[in-house]
Amino acid sequence: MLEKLENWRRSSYCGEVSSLHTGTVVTLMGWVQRRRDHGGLIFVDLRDREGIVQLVFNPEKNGQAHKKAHELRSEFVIAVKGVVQKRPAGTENTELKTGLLEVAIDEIKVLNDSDPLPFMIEEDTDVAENTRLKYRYLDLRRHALQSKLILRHKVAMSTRSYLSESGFLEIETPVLTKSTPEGARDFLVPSRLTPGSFFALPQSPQLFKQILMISGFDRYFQIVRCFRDEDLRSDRQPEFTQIDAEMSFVDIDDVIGVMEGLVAAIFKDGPGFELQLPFPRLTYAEAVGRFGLDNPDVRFGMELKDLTAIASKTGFKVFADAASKGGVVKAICVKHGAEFSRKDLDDLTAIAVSFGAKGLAWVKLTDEGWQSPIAKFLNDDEKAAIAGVLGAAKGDLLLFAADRFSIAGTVLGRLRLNIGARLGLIPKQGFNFIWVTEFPMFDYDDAEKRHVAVHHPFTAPMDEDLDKMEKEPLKVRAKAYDLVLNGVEIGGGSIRIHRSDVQARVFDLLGIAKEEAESRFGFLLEALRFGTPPHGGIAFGLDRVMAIMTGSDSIRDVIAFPKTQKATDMMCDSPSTVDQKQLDEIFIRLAKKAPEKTPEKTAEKPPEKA
RNA sequence: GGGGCCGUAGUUAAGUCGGUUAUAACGCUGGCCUGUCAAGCCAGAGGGCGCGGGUUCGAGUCCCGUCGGCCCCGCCA
Repeated sequence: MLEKLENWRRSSYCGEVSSLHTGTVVTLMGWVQRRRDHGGLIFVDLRDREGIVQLVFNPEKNGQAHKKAHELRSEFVIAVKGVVQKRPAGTENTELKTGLLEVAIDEIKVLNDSDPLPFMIEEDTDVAENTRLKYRYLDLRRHALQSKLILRHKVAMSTRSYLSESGFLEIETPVLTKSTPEGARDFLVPSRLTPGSFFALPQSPQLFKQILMISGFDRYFQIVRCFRDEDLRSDRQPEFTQIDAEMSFVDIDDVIGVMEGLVAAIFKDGPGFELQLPFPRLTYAEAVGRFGLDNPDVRFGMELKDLTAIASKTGFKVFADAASKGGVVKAICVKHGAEFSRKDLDDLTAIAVSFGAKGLAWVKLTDEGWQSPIAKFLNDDEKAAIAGVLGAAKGDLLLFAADRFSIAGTVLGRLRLNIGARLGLIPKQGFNFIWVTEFPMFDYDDAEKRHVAVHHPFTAPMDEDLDKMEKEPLKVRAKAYDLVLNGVEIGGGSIRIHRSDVQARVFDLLGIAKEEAESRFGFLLEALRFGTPPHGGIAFGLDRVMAIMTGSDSIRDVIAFPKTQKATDMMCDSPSTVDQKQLDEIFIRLAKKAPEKTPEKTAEKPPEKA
């Protein structure tokens, strides 16, 4: 028999019952975590957002309440009134924040019951993720997930407070906007009032925030949802949240300075972690040279060394060929890696191949000298020179990549991470920040046979490289910067182009025709002509920041309602088909009928309560 | 587009060389039980093995296809 709340009101959260309440009557509301029914005494763990407290129902003290408690089941929603008391000596529970106390219940109202759950609400759950995603509201009852979202709230509050105090204005930008070339695939929204035309959901508010600078708002920020219709990863969702900011009359160091302050603020206000400022910086060239990747994890060594000069003169054809074709020969030294088994080396080779290597040359430095398939191609001087550059000693393993600069870097960079993790070289705790600066402006896309922007087409070139743009575009560095946390890119930004002539030159170089630039970005090009201040900014991936801050393996853990790898929502079963009438209204005709969805299971309902 | 791992009661798992009626724990239901906190003890219900084909006297086990989840490559300015 369910009861009404009526005039009962909560006096305290369960998790906040403390010794200050001892001897007083409290009113608590929450979910039954567990009932321990001794026939006589009944213990109930009552749970709410803030924690758990033990309730005691004593038949001799209050028969009515005790009788009701007997009927309680997991996840029933109840309200209770009772006196907070110290637990009898020897029955304290040190696992629980409230474990020295309990509430002796005089009155109870059962506000709602619950069917048996598809899975138990437990901290250390081993339930399959698809089941948890289908019943996301139940998974979210777990303290582990609640605390992550609560921390996310604190970080958002801290962001608003810090940026507001630093003169930034929170201004909203459209969600229905314009599709632009370059970048990720857009999510499209058909326009009913302009038949045949489409809005795009923003990949980021990039153009709008630049326009806001042109309008003179000086400093803007937004905690904003962004959309990219690309394949998912554990750190990529089709809709994700950025802390987006832009400021006027600044150069690189100004943006970096203010944003370091923001990062320090959110780590202090969130997990209470004091960060040391300023963060170290690495140029892009250093990062890819020493670590192979532009998001270097600098928490451990095993850095890449260049052996091109030595290797090019050896009799090993793979090395010599790579060098003569303009590529490089690089290597890493795995300390004590000579113990790796044949299978370990096969695994590493498979990883190398997956990142584009043709193979993986290795050397074990053993008591008998160089144990390696390539040892016979190298003379003693060459071996000594290689070992010297790598600082290699007996017992070490050397891994070589001979390829184009970017592939050799990626291969060794990834191997380095894999081996670092395998050998436990990467600290489990702590936050390591590093700025990566001086990115190249352009990259050459072999498939499309044209230059593409490394950051985005609105990024300003470094002043001293401006003249190289047409002659040596690949040597032009950009005023772009990324913030890397524990080897993960958590944010990136740039100083923007504020002159329409420079912007036109960049579009030109990217092979964006004048007409296309006009139709896609015409409003920006025009705006740039009406007095645009120098400006620049940054965007942080809030989901990634939160995932690292909370030690989560996936950003799904810090998003209340995330999507699966196929970009579906298992709880509300989106996306879904729509009525023909809805399609007619937006002038959409399906090219072919979508395949029928076959239900995964028929018996998906939890068991009926007996 | 591609590679890998996975799918058996509500949940997590076991299931040998293809062979009677598919096994366990937790959960659930009922009973007993006054200091438990993963309460305990006793009894019970519950699935036909993601789905569809095929091979076979016989398929959870083998084959083909398909659906779904996760990790990764490509993709993600």
